[in-house]
This record gives sequence, structure tokens and C-alpha cells, in this order.
Amino acid sequence: MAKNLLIVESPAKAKTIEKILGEDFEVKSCYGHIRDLAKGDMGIDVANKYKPTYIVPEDKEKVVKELKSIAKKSGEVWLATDEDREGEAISWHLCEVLGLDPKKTKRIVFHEITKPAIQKAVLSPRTVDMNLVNAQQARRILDRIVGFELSPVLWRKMSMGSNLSAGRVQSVAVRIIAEREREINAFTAVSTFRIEALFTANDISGKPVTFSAEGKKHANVEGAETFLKSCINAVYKVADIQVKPAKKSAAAPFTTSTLQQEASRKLGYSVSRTMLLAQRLYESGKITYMRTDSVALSETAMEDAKNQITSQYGKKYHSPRQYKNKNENAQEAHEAIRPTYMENNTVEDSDGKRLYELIWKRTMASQMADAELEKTTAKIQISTNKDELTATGEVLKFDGFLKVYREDRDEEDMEDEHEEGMLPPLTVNQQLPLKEMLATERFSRPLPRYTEASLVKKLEELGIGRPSTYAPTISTILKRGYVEKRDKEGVKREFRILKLKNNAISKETDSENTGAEKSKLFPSDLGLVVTDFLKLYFDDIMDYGFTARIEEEFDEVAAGKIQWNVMIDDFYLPFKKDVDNTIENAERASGERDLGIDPITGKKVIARMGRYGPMVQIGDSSNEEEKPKFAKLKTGQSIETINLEEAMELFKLPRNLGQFEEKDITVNIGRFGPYIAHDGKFYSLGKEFDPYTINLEEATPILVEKRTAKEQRTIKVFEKEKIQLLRGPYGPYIKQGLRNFKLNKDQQERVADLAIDEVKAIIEELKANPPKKVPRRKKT
DNA sequence: CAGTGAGCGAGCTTCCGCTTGACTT
Repeated sequence: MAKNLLIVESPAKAKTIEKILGEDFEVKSCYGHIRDLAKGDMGIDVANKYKPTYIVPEDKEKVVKELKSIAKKSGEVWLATDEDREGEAISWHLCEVLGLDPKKTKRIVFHEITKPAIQKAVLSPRTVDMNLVNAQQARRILDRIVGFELSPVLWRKMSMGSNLSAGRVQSVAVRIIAEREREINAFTAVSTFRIEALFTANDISGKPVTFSAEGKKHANVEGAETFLKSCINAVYKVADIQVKPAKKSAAAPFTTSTLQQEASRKLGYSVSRTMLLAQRLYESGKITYMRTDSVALSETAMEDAKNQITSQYGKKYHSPRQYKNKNENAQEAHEAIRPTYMENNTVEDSDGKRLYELIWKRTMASQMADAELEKTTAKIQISTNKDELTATGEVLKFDGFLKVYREDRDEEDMEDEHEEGMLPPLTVNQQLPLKEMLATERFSRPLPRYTEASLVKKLEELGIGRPSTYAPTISTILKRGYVEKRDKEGVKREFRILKLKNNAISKETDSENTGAEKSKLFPSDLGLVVTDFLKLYFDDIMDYGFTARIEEEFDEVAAGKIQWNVMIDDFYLPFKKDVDNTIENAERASGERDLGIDPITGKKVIARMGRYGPMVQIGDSSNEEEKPKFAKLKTGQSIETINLEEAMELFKLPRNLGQFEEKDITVNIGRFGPYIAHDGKFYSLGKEFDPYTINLEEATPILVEKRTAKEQRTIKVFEKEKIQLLRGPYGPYIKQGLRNFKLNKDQQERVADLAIDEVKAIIEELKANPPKKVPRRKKT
């Protein structure tokens, strides 16, 4: 008898399941979606109830062909795609493509790849749920409409039109970054004075130790000083001691989002690096599936963890628990991310090692007992004053899960927190000798800028995007230039300290670095202008609650309560009106901002977006006699924050530094950054040089060095044909215009002797038969 | 590759979500 064919989404899963199911089944994977909307005309017939046109994308033709041929030879086809909206749709598309009847074809689901789960699933097959499929179609079609209607509006209305895009997810992601930036710009720090008293008391062994107690904060320096003065000659006594037990619980096992956050905080990984490493661990069978929003562990995994915990740490450390998702949007087609075998507490793979160990520890901790603490709060009376001081201490009584793992927190949630130390044993009425008392000025801080991972966290909270799209979404907004990932240097800020010691008050100032950021997401001017534009004309799409609201409607489609095309119609009609209105009435947006008057010419100076990015401009373009002067903004500068003085500075380029070999050397900033121009040739200037201050003496050696490097790289030039033979890191190659052509080994060895005819032949050959298909890559 | 910055408008771009590889100038 012919084997049955079971189709899953992931090839790694297919392998495992085939082993579990044995002889009767051949298990194949379809690699995710196998069909998508056609590109032309949105792939949707709006006039015909939004009838979609589906095609098999080029890169899926091979797998579809293979599945077709296997299906023909097989007994029965079983569909085992993921149990969520997308998975259901994939099953339906498979029916369509393989010519199966969705009403009769067996559809099974499981949340975990374990023998009992899969065997159980096989015993109770169902059929494709068309309501759920329709919910997916609605989701897909709405996203296509939003993306393909909105993007062209930007092409027409933004001064930097081409290569822009907008979408339900990416545009809101940019908005989040943009709004945080503006909050930070609008923020003014206020300072308060924190009172900290240092006392001495004996610890258990009788050794004197210092501990600190906090007083009420004071709004200004006068208040702080008055308070310190009032404490002169005071006597300090313990008035009250409270001891309370406290508990800390472990965090839930990893989902995609929490894994990305912890890997970012603890290991400094970007979201895409985390996913790349996790993918490798998954493919080598080390961890479960890495794109998931579920915190659930399978029975077998819990049992596995239990054995590890009890054998390594003892029974006392084990406390089984099943976690539930807080997130309503979770579709939970998979388990949480966990090691496949808990007995492996590490892996060989040197790149994935740290990530694996993080996953292992988190999974272990999630099944471990709470940590038990004892929190002590002591109130300290001041004899001369109504105010009290408070000393707090924390003692860990039982470490529990903290033995293996502690979750890091975001900067955002850490405001004003500090690690609690231990307190020496104190008794009520005990008199405490004051070592010193400080009133330290502390400034309030704006919220920090987002990291990739904290943006993912925010998106997840808003229900925007899915585990499989967090990393690609970040790539998209970076690629479009809406957002930049970079560091920011802090600025020095002075703060005041008043000190009461030996009954005398002294004042001093100290300084701290503030506002420094590392690897954070900053909106570009383009991102700000596009966000403002979209908010003005498409406030509903840009609303943080938009996705959550339409998700409710998708749920109604899935429940069979409404027709998917009725739902789409309700959305599309008003949306299309907005699109038409915007195209007709909206002004081109450039984010123009007045900076003031040029002191020399008396003309207006403005900052705005130009065709090639943010710039400053002196004079009006409506003035036909004299063209305005333009200058590009430097990286790190923004239309929103640049001032007149900084703008005038930018007009100092290009600078003529003087002569070398009887030709002028000039510096300027071009399309690819700062450069030196000399004798009709260009040499880019490294980051360590500032084009505004570099002088002839500094520029000349750079020029000479770069010139020789360029000469050495060049093996031969065929002037007339505009073909060059160059030496690159992968050996000699041919360059014709912008295109490069690879030489084979033999040709590389004879590169110096290659004649023009042979070079031309190689180019023709390679043009006719490209070595292998390279995924279409954009010119950069 | 090292300009440009207005408008006209050939012909192009674009979405989100599901899955892996292939590739370097």
C-alpha cells in the first residue's frame, strides 16, 4: 500500500515527525506559504467582492511541483500545518494546489512535537476550517490594500518619493520611535535633592559596618539645606523595625519576543542575530521552534525539567508550573522556546552557545521554586526634627530559581531602583552615630530611546506584528531610512552635593554624564516627516489600537459571524476616500522649519527635506534671479532640532585647503560621506576626520595613501571599453560600469595577460549564463 | 560614485506573514 503523505510547514519538524509516525507516513514540508496574492492590480478584484488572485511565487514553484508529484503517488494526503490562522490558510492553499477537496481532506493539529501529541492528533483528524481560512484571507487582503494604496501616496507626496513604503505594521513602528524622540526633545529635567544618611552599627560578628538610610526628597537646594541645618547636633534613634517575608517568582519560559529582549539585554544581540542563532539551534535539534508566542511547556518538557532540577539541586528547588499567556493576540500554535533535552545544559556550537545557555537557564528557572526574601525596614528618628529616615535591607533566605537565572530589566522600568543591601541587626531605641548626611541633587530623566528589542516588546504589547515578523519589520524601517540605529554621546552635567559632617555643612559640585545612548533607534527626518504626514491623513491606520480592533473583526470572521468581504468592504470604502482625498488635496510634505535670518545676506534660512535628504537652505527658491544655497545636514542633526548657528556652519563646505602637486585639494560631503577631491579624483574621508576642520597637512598624506591603494587595486584598465580588472578580497575580477564579473581560477592566474577580447568574451558568457541566481539585491 | 534641491512624468517601487537557504568585491 502506498504511504500517506503528511505535510507540515517546517522541514526540521518533518524529519522529527517522520520518525515518530514510522512506516505508514511520508512527511514533507511546504516551507510556509506556497501561494500569495498576485502583484499586479493589488491581486484583488475590488469591484468583484475583493476576489483575490493567488499565484505560486517563483521561489515556491519547486516545492509545489515536488509536493504535487508525491501527492499523486501517495495514498492519502494529511495536512498538518500550524494551528493558527496562517497555518489553516496554508492547508487550504495546499488543497487548492494539489487538487484536494478541503471538505474531505484530513487536517490535524498539534502544539508540540512529541510522540503522544502527534499520535493523539492522528487519531482525531478534522477538515479545513474555512471560516479561519477566510479570516486569514481578510488579514492578507487588508494588509495588501493598506500597503499598496498607501505607499504610492508617499511616492507622490513626499519630496523623497522613491523607495518609500507604508504599512499597517511598519508605519506604526516608526511612529513609536518618532514619538519617543519628540518626548525626549520636549523633556526638561527637573532636579530634586535626595537625602541619604550614613550610619555605623555593629554586624553579627561585632564588626562595625556602614549602612544608609533615606530621608524625604527636597524640591530645591534651600529646602535641602534647611533640612541639613536642622539636623545639626541631632541624635538618631531607631524608632521602629519591621521585618516582612517576600517572594520572587521566575519568569515564564521564552517566547520569540522575550528571548529577543533578554538576548539584547544580557548578550547585546540584535533581534536578527538572536533569530539567526536560534534558527541554527532549532535546525540542529537543540531547541524547539523559535517563532512562537506561547509560554506553554509540554508535559514531557516539564517532566524533563523536573528530573534535571531534582538531580542537580534537590527536590526543594522544584516547583512545577504551567504558564498562561497574558497576550490576547497570541495564537499559540507552538510551545515556548526551550531546549529539546534538558540534560544538555550547553551546546558545542560556539556562536549559539550563549543563547542556548540562556534558553536552558530560563526554562529550568521557570520550573523552580520561588526565591524567599526577608525585607527589613527600620525607621530612624531625628531628635531635632519631625522627619524620619528609612533604612531598608533585604536578605535572601532561599535562593530558589535565582540559583540559575535572573531576568534583566529594561532601562525603562528601572527608574530610581537600586539593589537592596543588607542591614546590620538593629534594635528599637538603639542610638545610631551619624557618619555623614548627604543631600545630592538628582535630575529626572526622559524615557530612554528604544532598542530593537524594546521596540519588539512594545509592538507585542500593542498586538502589532507576529513572532515571524518582528525581526523583518525592524530591517524594513532601517532599510527605508525611517529609523537609524546608532549611539549618542552624553553631555556633562554638574550637580550639587550638600554634606553634613561633624555638625558642619559643606557644599560641593560633581559632574555626571547624561543622555548617552548605545545602539538605540533614532527616527530620521524622513521618518518624522512621513509619520506626520500619515498621521494627518490616515489617523485611523496610524492609531495604536487599529490592529487590535481589526483583529477583533478577524476573530468574528473566524467565528463565522461575519463575511470576510463584508468586513473588508467596511474598511475599504472610507479608506479609499481618504486615499483619493489625500492624492487630490495634500501638499507635498517636506517638514519645513524656519531657522531665522542669515546675518550676512539677510535672507531666510530654513531646514527641510529635499530630494536627497534633510538639508538647510538660504533664500527662497521662488526668487528667480538668485538660486538658493543648499547644504546637507550632518548625521545626528535633525530638522527639528538644528538651530541657525549650526545651520550656518554647514554652509562652510566645500572648503579649498590649498594646493598639492599644483592642483587644488578640496573637501566636501557627498552622497557617500565626506571626501577629498584632487585632480578630478575623489577619496573618501574616514570617520576620524572632520571635513570642517581638516587642513592641508592632514589631508595630503591621506590623499597619497588612498591614491596608491587605488592604483594597487587596479590591475589593468581598458579605457575605451570602460572595463577594469581589479583586485578584490576574493581575488581578481572584472568591473564594467557598476557590474562585477567573477573570474575562474585559471583566468585569475592569467589576469595580467588577459586581452580585451577575452575579457569581453567572459563578460558575454557570464551575462548569458549567470553563475547562480542571486536574490534580487538593491543597488546601495 | 563624489551633482543635485523645480517639474514633467517614461517605468519602476510597495504590504504582512509563513518558511529556509544562497551569497559575498
